[in-house]
Amino acid sequence: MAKQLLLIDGNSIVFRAFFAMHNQIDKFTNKDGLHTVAIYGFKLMLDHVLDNFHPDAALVAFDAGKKTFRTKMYADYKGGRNKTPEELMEQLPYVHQLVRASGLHSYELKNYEADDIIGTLAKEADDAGYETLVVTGDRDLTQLASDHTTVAVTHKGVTDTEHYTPAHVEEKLGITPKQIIDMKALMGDTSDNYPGVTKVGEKTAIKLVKQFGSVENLYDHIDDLKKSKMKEHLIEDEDVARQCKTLATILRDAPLEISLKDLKYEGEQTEELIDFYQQMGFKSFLAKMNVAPEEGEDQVKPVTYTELTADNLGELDQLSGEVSFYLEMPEANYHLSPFAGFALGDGSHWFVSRDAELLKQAPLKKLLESTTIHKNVFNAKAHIVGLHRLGIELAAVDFDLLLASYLLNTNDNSNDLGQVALEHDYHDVRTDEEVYGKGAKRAIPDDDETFFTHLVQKVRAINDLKAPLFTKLNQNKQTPLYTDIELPLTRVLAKMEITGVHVDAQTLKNMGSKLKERLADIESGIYEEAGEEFNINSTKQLSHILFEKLKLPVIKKTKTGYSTAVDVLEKLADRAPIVEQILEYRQIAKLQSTYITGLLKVIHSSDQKIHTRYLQTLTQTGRLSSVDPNLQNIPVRLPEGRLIRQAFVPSHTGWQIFSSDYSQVELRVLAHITGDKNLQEDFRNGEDIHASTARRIFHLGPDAEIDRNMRRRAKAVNFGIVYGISDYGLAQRIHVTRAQAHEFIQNYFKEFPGVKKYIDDTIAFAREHGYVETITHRRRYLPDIHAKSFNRRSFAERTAMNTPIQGSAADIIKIAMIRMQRELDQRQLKAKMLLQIHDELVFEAPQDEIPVLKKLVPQVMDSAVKLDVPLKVDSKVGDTWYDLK
DNA sequence: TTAGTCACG
DNA sequence: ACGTACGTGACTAAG
Repeated sequence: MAKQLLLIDGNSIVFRAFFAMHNQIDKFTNKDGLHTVAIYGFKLMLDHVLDNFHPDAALVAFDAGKKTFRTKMYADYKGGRNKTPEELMEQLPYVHQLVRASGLHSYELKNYEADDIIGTLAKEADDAGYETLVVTGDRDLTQLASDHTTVAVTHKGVTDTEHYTPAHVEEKLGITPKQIIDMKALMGDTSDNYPGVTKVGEKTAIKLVKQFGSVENLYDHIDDLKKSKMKEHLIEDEDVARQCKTLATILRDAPLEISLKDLKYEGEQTEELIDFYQQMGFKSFLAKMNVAPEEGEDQVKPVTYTELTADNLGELDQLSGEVSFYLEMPEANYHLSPFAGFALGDGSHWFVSRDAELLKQAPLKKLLESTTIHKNVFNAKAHIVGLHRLGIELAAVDFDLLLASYLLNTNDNSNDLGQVALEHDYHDVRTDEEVYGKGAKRAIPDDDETFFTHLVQKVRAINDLKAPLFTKLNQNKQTPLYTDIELPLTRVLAKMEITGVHVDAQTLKNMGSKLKERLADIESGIYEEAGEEFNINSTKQLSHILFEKLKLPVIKKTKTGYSTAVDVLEKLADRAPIVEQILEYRQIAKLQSTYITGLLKVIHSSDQKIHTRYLQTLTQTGRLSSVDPNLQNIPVRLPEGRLIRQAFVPSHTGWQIFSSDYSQVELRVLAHITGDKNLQEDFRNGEDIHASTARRIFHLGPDAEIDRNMRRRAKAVNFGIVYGISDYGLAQRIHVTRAQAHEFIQNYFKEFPGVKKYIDDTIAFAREHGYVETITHRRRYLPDIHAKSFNRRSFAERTAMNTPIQGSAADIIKIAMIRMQRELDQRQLKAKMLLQIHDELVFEAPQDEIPVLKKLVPQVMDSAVKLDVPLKVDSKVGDTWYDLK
């Protein structure tokens, strides 16, 4: 087998690591106050690469300084860059140390960039028959790809890379790796600060390179081009293009003092590496090597525990005041999961058992139901539901590790206690994946010692993390969010899940058999049109029929082939009758699979109800989500799908379904947080907001008629504003030209200047602080706000402005839910809250309580928070969820 | 396991 | 010039 060479672009990976993990910068400092995040990220990358690639030779190349032969020939090369942050500069010497301890060579050469070192060695390696892997954060290096050199460019974070081979370059750009140089010469490079030819961007550059092969050949045949602005620019900028080509070219013959034979990969230098990790405070890397964080300190705090049996429950008397508790339910669905065991304790004594039946016995049941003994748990909702199945009402929960951790950083939303603990730098517990395995191999260990140790470690982690997490919540001003909203909401959600919603299986079955007949009809029609039978559900087979056999025009491509999505098919509908049939087939098939068979599968046979689970610690915005099944996406928009709702019925005869929803809550939140006077005024006047927006942005008089089309467009603009608008996106959606869409947006900002200011301010806030907040201080970190990639940065900017809006709306309904449940309890109403669908609450109630709900629910919902504009709530009632009026 | 599609707010 | 609206979950095909 060919020898393998690993070449790493040191500077670019360190930069990537630093900015990719920038939001965690405070988490990574060693005891001397040195920032270590880039060093850590670099090592993550290194380990990841070495997992998959086993080099015989390895080198990390660094830039030697700012001055290079390129700056000598072009003074502005890489000019205008922000200066490297001090927090990053200080880490560079340690990266060199890490490289050495990891057994790799490092090298830098005065007057040359790391690229040139890599280019030169990759060439030497190619000639010597090596297989080379180049790892970099810089796309420019893809010009080095060859039959024996693959270039891995970091894609997201530091370990997720995209591998460029000549074939992959060809596929992505349609040119050879070498031609990337010509492309860059023409288009320039903003980050390296050289201009290229005026008005030529990537698209034009690729076109020209495909046509002429190279910059030189282009100028040899420049006369072949038709007269155009582009041609004028090309002629004008010929010197620039030729100079840029030199700048863009990575050297393959830099005067290195080293060569391949000096680069033997030595493998990890264990002693050195351990010393280094200890100096850096890298506990997780040390743990992986089975080394204690500090010499002399114990590796893992030992656990001692008592196994509980029916005979020694009396020992629990020593627990009082505060107890951490953990009930192991190995399956995600805690409505149905078996119980594998439990553990509890108070920080000094730990108890454990496999037998969940013991929980029903007095000492344990009393402890769990006690309102004076406070409980700390991981996932309170799962525990409330699980214990409810055992006839136990868990009371007095103070601390929910999962919930607190989610509020601190919505990205740390793992359901694995061990992983969550790790996020908070706690290493005395292993992850479930480590102990139980994953996938099909996942199982509770037979060995008591292994299993009990793990359970006790988990419950101890809950106990130990309580104080530090409460401190962090406090620092973030998130204590009220935790105490007054999320924790009480957990109980409300548990109650809704336990109550469940009654679904009539027979109704679904009847619909199912009708749909089945219709599907068979449509199917044969499609086969007839296609002239053959095929699997309509397979996009691959379907696109073969549409775009190859029937030769319909390709509108859009996906990563893997032709797109057959709705918007594409709609454009093709009048070209072939089969398209309409496919659209209908898709619609019916979706209903059949997801909503008929899907729902039938999850009706509990014991009570004919569906018990969803609301995920409270998942979304990045603070919304809930619903799984097993998802009851937040039951069809409503199309009349045929809407019929599904006929199966959702009250659980008692003589009861009805009652529903209230917020009207335009997100736009009202927008009016509130932007403080925009015009938008607020429109809401205070109780106007039809889309109509009044139309009046403003289309400059219509106060009495002018607003036709449906105008209102529709204004509505799209309103949505667009909330989502972070682009003229292109708006144009697509409402079928106008991009210029028109642009004008609409400009008019909007002129009419609603407060909104424009909010958008700018919010993005600035995110850049400065690395996160954005809702009205209740719910946080979302946005590391990509500093991303180099236009795409990723733009996405972060859109989410920066959308999250406070969507998230504050989520805050509002959460508060309403807590107060609503309180009202139902206090008034001892029989009515039950069943569902939350983001801006809507669904109840079931005896008929005689409906008038009460009609008054009470809107009252509670619109007074949940006090905004600068009124909240509006609409209510409906009916015999099924379908019949609401 | 991933991608494509489509259901919802 | 870039590439295109925010947040979700379930199903099917195919690697």
